[in-house]
This record gives sequence, structure tokens and C-alpha cells, in this order.
Amino acid sequence: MRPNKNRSDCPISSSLDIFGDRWSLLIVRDLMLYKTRTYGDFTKSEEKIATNILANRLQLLEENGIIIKLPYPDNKVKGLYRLSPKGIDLIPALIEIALWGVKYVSGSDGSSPFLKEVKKNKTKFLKNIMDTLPADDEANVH
Amino acid sequence: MRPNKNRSDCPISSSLDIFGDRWSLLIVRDLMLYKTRTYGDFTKSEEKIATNILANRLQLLEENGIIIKLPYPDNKVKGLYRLSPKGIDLIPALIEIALWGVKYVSGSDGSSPFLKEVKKNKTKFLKNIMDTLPADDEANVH
DNA sequence: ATAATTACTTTTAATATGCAAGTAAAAAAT
DNA sequence: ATTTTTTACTTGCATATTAAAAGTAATTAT
Repeated sequence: MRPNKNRSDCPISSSLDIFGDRWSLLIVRDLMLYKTRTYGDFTKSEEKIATNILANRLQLLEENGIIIKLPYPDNKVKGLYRLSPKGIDLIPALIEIALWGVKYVSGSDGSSPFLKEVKKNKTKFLKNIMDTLPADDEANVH
Repeated sequence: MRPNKNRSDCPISSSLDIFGDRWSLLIVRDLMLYKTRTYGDFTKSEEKIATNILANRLQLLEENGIIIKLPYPDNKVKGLYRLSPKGIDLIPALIEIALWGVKYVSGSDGSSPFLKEVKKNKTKFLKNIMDTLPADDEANVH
């Protein structure tokens, strides 16, 4: 469990205090790509996150208001996770990280349709994906 | 010591395998803001990195080609670290992370001249800072 | 009624972090 | 020339985090 104590008032440092680990942004990535995921969906991602870490990160991300857990329709066991507006606003950072990876990390796959679209027109891609994700106010409907 | 084994071929995951920890990007941040730093300079940053971790991260970042260690003029003890082109290309991601922090993390300070410039005109800021940092080819002059 | 899913929790070992102290080479001061 | 200080690390150790595997409890499907 990563405590939520800020090391300084630097915005970069404060941000990293929240998601500066090897897993949190991968959860955000999955929600960016697939819109909604269940707990089990996350465990099926390529990176094979351990279930205890997944549970911990989902909790921390929810506590930090980055993701939202909703009931799964007609099923009391499953839950549905999705990005909050705060989480959606992490996408620009995620895109820059992805572009850096494609450019510099050998063995990283830049051929996904997702990335092709990003490379073609970053602004347009961002606008498109923002539109497909739940809007600001919809997140608070009760 | 973080091993450099890629968890998957996803560019985001691969990138996080390199700098997805609480300290590496803060080192890059310092080099972005101050251009060059000595080992001692890093220890004086607000976040108070432990010296063993600093030594380890400087080594990893250098091994990964993100930073370059140069001799300090007229001093055989000191070294001078600076960003490589690969490290400079992390700045767009750093900017997005900073903007997210300013917007969402309470207690993070968005009043630095650096950030004001970024908010006023991101593209222009990027261009300016890129120009003040050593260029692509200069890094390989022997 | 029974078996299978799903979302976690628990346990234990390995690894990483954080803190304090130590070291060795060079530089500065005396 | 000798001592002191600076600089860049390294080492040792306690604590915290991670990873892997197994376990559990509440549904849901058969």
C-alpha cells in the first residue's frame, strides 16, 4: 500500500505520489482502450498483474477519484470499473508516454490502430476518445 | 535495482518498465529545469532522495540512455549529468503529468514561472526548452 | 443441489526502499 | 606539506512492497 503523503508541492512529484508505480497507469490504459473493465478483465491483460496488487491499485485509484466502480447490470458479483473525468484527463500523459515508448523502447509494438491514429493526429485522437468516454457530469448521476 | 525485463510489448508498459517508479522522472525533471546537475545537486532537491536510490537511478537512467554523465570542468571528483535526446523527449510526458498534478492534486504548486509558461502556450514552451537543451548530435561529440 | 465464476484476501518468500553510517579520492584550507 | 573538507558514492540493516500461490465467500449457472 502506497501512502498518499506528498513528498513536495511539485506537481510532477505529487502526481507520481499517486500513480508513479509500475501498475496504476496500466489500469488506466486498459480503461482508456476498453472504456469499462471488470476485475477479471484486468487480470487477463498481457502484463499479468498479481491479484493482490490489482485489488490494492483499484482501491487506491478509486480513493483518488481516478476510476469509478459501478454495479454490473444483472450481476451482484461483478463490478464495472471506468475512468472518472480526473482519470480521463490522464490520457494526454498516457499518449506521450506511449509515443516515447514506440520511439525508444525496442520491442515495443507501435502497430496498434490506437497508436496509428494517435500518430496521425494527436489532437483529433484525443477529442475522439474523450467523446467516447463518459462525460464530466454523467459520472455523478445517482 | 529494477530489472529491465519488459512485461509486454505495449509501449506504455515498456516505458513504465524503464521509468515507472517514484524517482526516475524526478531526476529527469531536475535536468529539464536546470539543464545540468551534479550528484550533490540531486540530493538537495525537495523530495530528499536517499543516496543509494539516487546512485541506482542515475546508473539505470544512464544505462537506458536517458541521461549522460560528463566530466565536471577542472574537477575530477564531480560529474555533470544532463539529458540525452532520448531524455529530452520525455519532456512532453512530463509536461502532461505536471498539468494533471496542478489541476487535480491539492497542495501542488502551480505558480512556478515554468508552469505559467507551459499553460500559456504548451507548444511554444516545448520549443523554447528544447532549444536551450543540448541538441541531438552534440551529445555524441567526442 | 452441485459446480463453476467472480472478486477478492491471506500467506509466505523475494525484492526494493529508506535511513544512517562509512569510505575513498580529490580539492581546499592551513 | 599536512590536515580538513567536499564529493560521490557504498554498505548494513530494518521496514515496506511485490509477486506468486493458494484460499475464501458470495453469487450464478447447470
